[in-house]
Amino acid sequence: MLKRYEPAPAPGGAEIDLLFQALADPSRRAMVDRLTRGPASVSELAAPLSMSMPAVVQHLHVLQDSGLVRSEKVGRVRTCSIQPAALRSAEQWIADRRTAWEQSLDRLGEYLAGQSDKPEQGSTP
Amino acid sequence: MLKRYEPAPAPGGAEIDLLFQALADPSRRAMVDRLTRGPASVSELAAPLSMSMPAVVQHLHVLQDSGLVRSEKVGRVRTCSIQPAALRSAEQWIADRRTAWEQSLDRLGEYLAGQSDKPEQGSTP
DNA sequence: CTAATACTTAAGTAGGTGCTTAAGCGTTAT
DNA sequence: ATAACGCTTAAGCACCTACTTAAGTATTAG
Repeated sequence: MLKRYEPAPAPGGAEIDLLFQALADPSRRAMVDRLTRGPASVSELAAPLSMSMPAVVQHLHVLQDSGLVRSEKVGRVRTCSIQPAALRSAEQWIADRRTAWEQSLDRLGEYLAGQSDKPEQGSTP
Repeated sequence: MLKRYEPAPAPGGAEIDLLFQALADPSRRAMVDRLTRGPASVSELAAPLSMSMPAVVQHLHVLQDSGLVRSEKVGRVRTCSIQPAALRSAEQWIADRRTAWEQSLDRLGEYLAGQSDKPEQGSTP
């Protein structure tokens, strides 16, 4: 009998997990891309995607669960719009890591500067 | 006989696809997170992850294929480091969409301002 | 009314993802 | 040399994802 593995811990929370998982699919990114140009119906989102409507609806659910997209149904048409706060959350996660890396580079620079004229890898003083 | 679906078009290129797919996994994000604090060996990356080493190596391959991480083997130790340019690519993709959305909001605002003396949406005078 | 539109739900499937264990290989320590 | 270390590869399995088709539900048009 095989052991099952657990859902895995999510650094930054489960919300970030849903966000990046939503952005990981090309079709879903195309939908997000379209929605940055303004609200759209499900049919309008489906039009350029060469896939069936149910497939698009499933993608839409993923996007909604992630918080990237909201939608409201009026009459028989569902209108979708982007949720910029979610977009910014993902952006922020990456920015935080990038700046953390830059800071650790800074600390390395200070360390090397404090060490005096010890030669380093890559370039010589 | 069932029809197979195609790999799907990638808005922004296949590189972005690999990037977001790499970031979509919590374990992989944990590895990225660790690497922002400085270079690490494969064992060091594996230590906090409660999974076998081969699993970590597979994640590492995904990260390398995406361009997020580079590694070099010296002796029997492989040292991994983050590749900030890739991190910035992903960040930029999101930023581009967010600003596109903001600009379409601006255009809506100008349109409404030009249409009459109703300056904003959401609240009535 | 009926018919068309715009989704929506349900059920099923090929292929991909994320793990596992076991065995192998080059490098360093004793 | 022998053994330990650090990874690496291979094979296999459970689960998940991204689709499909078919049938169903409101809503609007004629």
